[in-house]
Amino acid sequence: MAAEAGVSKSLVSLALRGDAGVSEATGARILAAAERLGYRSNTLARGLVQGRTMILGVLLTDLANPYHTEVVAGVEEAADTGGFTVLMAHGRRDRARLAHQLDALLRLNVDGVVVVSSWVEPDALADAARRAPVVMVGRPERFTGGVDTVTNDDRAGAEAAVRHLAELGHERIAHLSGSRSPASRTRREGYGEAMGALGLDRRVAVREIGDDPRGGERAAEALLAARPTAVFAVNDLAALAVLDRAHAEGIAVPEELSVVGYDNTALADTVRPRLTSVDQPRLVMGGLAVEMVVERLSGRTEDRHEVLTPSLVIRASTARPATEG
Amino acid sequence: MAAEAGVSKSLVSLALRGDAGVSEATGARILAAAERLGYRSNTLARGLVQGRTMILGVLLTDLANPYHTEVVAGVEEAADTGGFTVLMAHGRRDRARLAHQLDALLRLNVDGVVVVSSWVEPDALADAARRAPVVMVGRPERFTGGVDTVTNDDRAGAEAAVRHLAELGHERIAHLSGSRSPASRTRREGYGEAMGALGLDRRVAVREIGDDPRGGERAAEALLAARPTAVFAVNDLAALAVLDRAHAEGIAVPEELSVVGYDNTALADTVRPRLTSVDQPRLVMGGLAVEMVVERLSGRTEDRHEVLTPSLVIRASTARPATEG
DNA sequence: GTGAAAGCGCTAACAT
DNA sequence: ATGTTAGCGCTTTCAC
Repeated sequence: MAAEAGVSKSLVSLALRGDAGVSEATGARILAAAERLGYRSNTLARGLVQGRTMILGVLLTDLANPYHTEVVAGVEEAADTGGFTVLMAHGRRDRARLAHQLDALLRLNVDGVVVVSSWVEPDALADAARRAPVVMVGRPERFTGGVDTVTNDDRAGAEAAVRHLAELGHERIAHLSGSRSPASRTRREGYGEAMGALGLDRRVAVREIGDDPRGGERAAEALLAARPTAVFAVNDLAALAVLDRAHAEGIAVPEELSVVGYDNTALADTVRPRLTSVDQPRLVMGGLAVEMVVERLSGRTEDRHEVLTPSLVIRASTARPATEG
Repeated sequence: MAAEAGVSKSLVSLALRGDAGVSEATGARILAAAERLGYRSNTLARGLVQGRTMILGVLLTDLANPYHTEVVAGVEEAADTGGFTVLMAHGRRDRARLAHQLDALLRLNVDGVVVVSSWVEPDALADAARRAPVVMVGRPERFTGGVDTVTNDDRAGAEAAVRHLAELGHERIAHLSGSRSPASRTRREGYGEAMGALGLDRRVAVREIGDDPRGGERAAEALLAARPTAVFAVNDLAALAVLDRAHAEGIAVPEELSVVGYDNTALADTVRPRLTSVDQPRLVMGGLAVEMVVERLSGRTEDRHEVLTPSLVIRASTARPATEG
């Protein structure tokens, strides 16, 4: 390449990055030669010498989860304006693989890692944070040692869901809970507290989805056996299981049963009836994560934990309870 | 690191990769030191000197498309057994961004790129193929100049769908077609030919989903206005639009309308009624793509084009047509 | 305005 | 069995 333009490689480097101190003629000649050869600088070599790659790694548990991918959209948007390239690594719901993928990103000298996964071991995160800025999105725990976090207020979200149902006149409001993830636990607590505050403590009915793949289906069936007039589900997928089960049992939604989901994923706007769901500001969350990485790169050393407020999106799956005959 | 173990860096390199020619004592000492320091070799440096990174790039148009992500699962599985790490770049349905992401992967010296996107410009692909093995998945065009392809037989899939509906007794079988992508066009041709072979030429009714975001909805509405007894949709998402529209118009599926989708994504097993759909062997396709990259790395120079046979998965959205009163 | 030289963290070939 | 040297493709001083 340097030969093609008849100059030294230092000049090539300068010219290609638009440095001022290159004469116009030479610059043009170099650009022309680069074009002719289809030359592109090598990220490996550049990263090695600069110590920065301008790559942001995103670690995902589950590609099929729209909540996750929508956070990624936020990351990508913000990364763009910062001139970063986003590369994703995927853990396929497997802790060992997740750890391995995180390691792969770090060995690549990514400038930061955004983790969108509740499955990564805290130890692995702390380790990673020693090598690059790490931001955890969507997991309501505080990590020590350099791991920043962006979450939504799961408790407030759960309370908003319950309040909405109570305002419609529901009293037998059941909860379909998830696995033992922190977010799931917090939503469940929020549900319990809201029910208590409304004086509906004795009405509380909770079922948990286990790790079993058909857990949602089974838990939904068990929950409906208690004949609630409304269900608050830990997420949209769980809400879908409730809708499906209600359909199978001939229970009309929302006439005989109201259902509220969480996350407000694309699913909520796809199922019939359209699902009332608690929305997390996913794009904003992804953007904040990038901002935090950039701050770290600029020298911030204290941890930052941002908690955003979710909002309820009301659709067609909730209504006043049927007046009992 | 070399200092910590009191040996030269060559020995560290050898020991960490388990080379035989390192004495057991030294090896142990090096491993211990590495453990103590949390040392991990640097992919940038290693890739630079070796000319191989053991990274496979996957270029995606659309993270939200389950067909795409399921192909990725196949890629990841095969990559695993080959010792490759999979990194994904995302184009967000934007041609310019797609080209940029492809470039980013190549600059990283990935050992190969699997493209799961109908949107990448052929020129960009041919260019890329000059720099690394490139395999295009799911796009029924042949590219010249080193781009391998893995596709399913869209024509056969469309024919299977139409045949299934005809065997149930349907004659007014409409088709909801997609944008001007090659896959969409081929499915449409397959539909037309199958209808012809069955002597139903005069019954053909086709509507096309434009680029408009609400195009599916509108096209479905227009299609149903022709009062078909069955619809073959270009993909599961389009089929969902038909189901939704049918629901809105009070048309019972499958009693009054049969619907067949394509791709057999998770969606097909989620919607109500469960969707009859043409299945593409996505995992196998992803695996084949990796195999093709490996072959190229081992020296293959002729292009390879693999076409897999799709299979119809019959669920609850298709049935005999109502006998007309 | 341009080139020469050093070095990023590794591996590979060649000593010893 | 271990150390030394060169060099991967770039950027970055520093001279000229």
